[in-house]
Amino acid sequence: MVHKLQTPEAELDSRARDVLREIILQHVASGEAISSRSLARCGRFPLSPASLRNVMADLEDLGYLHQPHTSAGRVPTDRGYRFFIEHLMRSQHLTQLERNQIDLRVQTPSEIEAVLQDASLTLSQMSDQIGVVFMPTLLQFVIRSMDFVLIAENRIMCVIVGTNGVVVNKMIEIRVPLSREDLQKVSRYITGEFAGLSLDQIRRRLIRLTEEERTLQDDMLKKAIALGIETVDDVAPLQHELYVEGATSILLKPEFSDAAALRKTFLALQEKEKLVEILNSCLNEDGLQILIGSESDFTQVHSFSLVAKRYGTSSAPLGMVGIIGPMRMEYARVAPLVDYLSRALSRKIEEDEEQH
Amino acid sequence: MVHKLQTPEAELDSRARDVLREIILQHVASGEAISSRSLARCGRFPLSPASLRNVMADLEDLGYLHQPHTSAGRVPTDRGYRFFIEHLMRSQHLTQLERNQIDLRVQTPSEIEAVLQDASLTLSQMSDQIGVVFMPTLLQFVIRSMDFVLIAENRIMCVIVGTNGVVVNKMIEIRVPLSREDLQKVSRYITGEFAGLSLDQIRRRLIRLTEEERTLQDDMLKKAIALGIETVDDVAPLQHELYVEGATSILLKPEFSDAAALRKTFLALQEKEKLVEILNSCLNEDGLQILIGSESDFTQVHSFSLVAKRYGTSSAPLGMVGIIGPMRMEYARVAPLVDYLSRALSRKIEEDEEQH
DNA sequence: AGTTAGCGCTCGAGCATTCCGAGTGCCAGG
DNA sequence: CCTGGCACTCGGAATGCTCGAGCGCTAACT
Repeated sequence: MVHKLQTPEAELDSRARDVLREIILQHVASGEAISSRSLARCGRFPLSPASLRNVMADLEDLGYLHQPHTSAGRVPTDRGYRFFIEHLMRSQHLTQLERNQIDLRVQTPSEIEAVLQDASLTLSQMSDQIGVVFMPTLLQFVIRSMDFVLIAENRIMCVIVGTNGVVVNKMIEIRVPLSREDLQKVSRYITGEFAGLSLDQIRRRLIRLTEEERTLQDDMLKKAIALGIETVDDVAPLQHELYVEGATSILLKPEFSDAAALRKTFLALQEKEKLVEILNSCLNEDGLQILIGSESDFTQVHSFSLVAKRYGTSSAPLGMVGIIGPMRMEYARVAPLVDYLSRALSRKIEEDEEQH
Repeated sequence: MVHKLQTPEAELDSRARDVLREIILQHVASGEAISSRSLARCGRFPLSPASLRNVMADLEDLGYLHQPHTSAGRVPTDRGYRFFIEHLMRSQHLTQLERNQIDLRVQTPSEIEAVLQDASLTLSQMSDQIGVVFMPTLLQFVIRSMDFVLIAENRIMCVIVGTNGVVVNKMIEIRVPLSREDLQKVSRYITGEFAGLSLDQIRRRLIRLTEEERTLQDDMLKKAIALGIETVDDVAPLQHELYVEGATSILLKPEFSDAAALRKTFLALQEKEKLVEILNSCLNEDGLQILIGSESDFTQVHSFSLVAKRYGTSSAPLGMVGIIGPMRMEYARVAPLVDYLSRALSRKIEEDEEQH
């Protein structure tokens, strides 16, 4: 039998495939190492434990399974999961109810922060894993309008709407008081002048304007420019936003029955830089990304997996949504979930955009 | 010696007090049970371990100390901590640097959510415990202005400023499109008409208006009323906001070296209702509140303590700020910290208010 | 009267030992 | 090629042991 299995991995024996699939399913369900007996018991194989042991031994030789210690059952390796996902998994489509639920939550009108945070929470709640949503820099953010609201004598709130319907707001402290009417004028001026440009471009133009028109007398214009620069500078350093929700959902999973693992994991989740790095690097890829265990620095240490997908319009990707959890997760369920949520978010953004 | 100690607890022997204080200091620092020898070794007492043992036995009889098992040192009880806080503690005042740091962070202009969340984070970081900030219902929120910003054809953002400078914003979906100019009119109308009233009052007035003026023809007015009701209804159910930050800071404390304790604690923190309940009940009290271990339902189970104080103006309390951590915490440091942060927040709010 | 040294006691942590059962690998027979 | 049987291995739980930290008590000392 061994000689058959030495052909490329896509050519795994059909029985070996079935065994691998069953082992993964059982292990995902129980978290325990799977023995030949429990495979035989499940009834899906007309074979004795001894025969299954042979198959399992082969699968181990090929690196799909691993034996924690001599007298233990087998556990899938990263490679085993990888093969499972690529060749054996039967995606469980979401129910209509679930899809409605997601749509409803995504459609709720709110500012971008709230929407993304809620998306991350949705992912967590529906998968019982950790939900992650990432939005990289806003510098390429193309604006549709910019409004200023008077909050107090020396304080205003700036509400920026992007062409993709995304809303960002920022509080700004000013030295020279501006009246409500002034603000409306500034707002009209900036929106009229700069709609359709990215924050990056706007910043550069504004700076050029200050230099050119330093001598200019138009007071209104001066105020508008100063306010514009301040706003853009304030919003832009909002380099990226990362929402991680539902970390407590992993508390009850058996792999965290010891305190050291828990601590390490929570501390790692707190260090968002690493996570940002990975998500950033996935941003170029189009489809569903699945990183298993050793396949990335972050997931390696904790034998975690990341299932993520880009969202945003095809022309302008906005960020990533994903789920993080132990390698042992229900990929068949998680993958469609992430996929659908990404689509729902993208759809919402496109709709917002169409309403120009 | 025992008979002396039977007088009320404020009358504890001066030596007994010193011993109790030293035990608490050492236990807070180390987390271990304190033995008579380690007390003798610290040099603060010209006594042998045997004598100290006598004192400790007395303190135990009186309920200030507890012996986990026969041949172990002593650990302070809730009652011990309580006595310490009320009679023995020497508050460590914050350094100028620390005070500046707090002021700086509190003063940063932003919407209320961001300010409170950051306050909670500040508490956590400066105490290495869990920071908590609570703001109860907004129904009593007295508004100064209400502005509407056009986001998309059927979507607007409402920015409400309270008389206390607090800013709340909310996205609203509308059926009938309104122009930018319409919105400004509505904004002017509502602000003019309702400034100085609480959301609660405004809601009632608006509803009465719809009833009275159903037959009215003024289109603008109708729109304004509809929008107003929608906004108030949308904001008001925001019953209360609770920010809990820095839960990971307790991960490394020795009392959480076992997974069960960690799980329980995190799950308890996630259930915010209990916490809200306690904080709500503290809202009537004026000064610094300290709840130790069994003194409240929440802190009891996990042998935690809560140090909290009200913030807001004296006439209108806004909410609570506080720190949660293991009973074994540096009260002498935590108490002034909570106190100062509460004052800083209140001061900021008052300043905002003065700028009318 | 208060303090101290000494002694015996208790209890928990740490270590080695044992036992048990689960599970494998391999072989020989169907 | 499958399977029953058997020997083997290993980890986990239970047991027993020692050791030392720390206490309480008492008797002697100042």
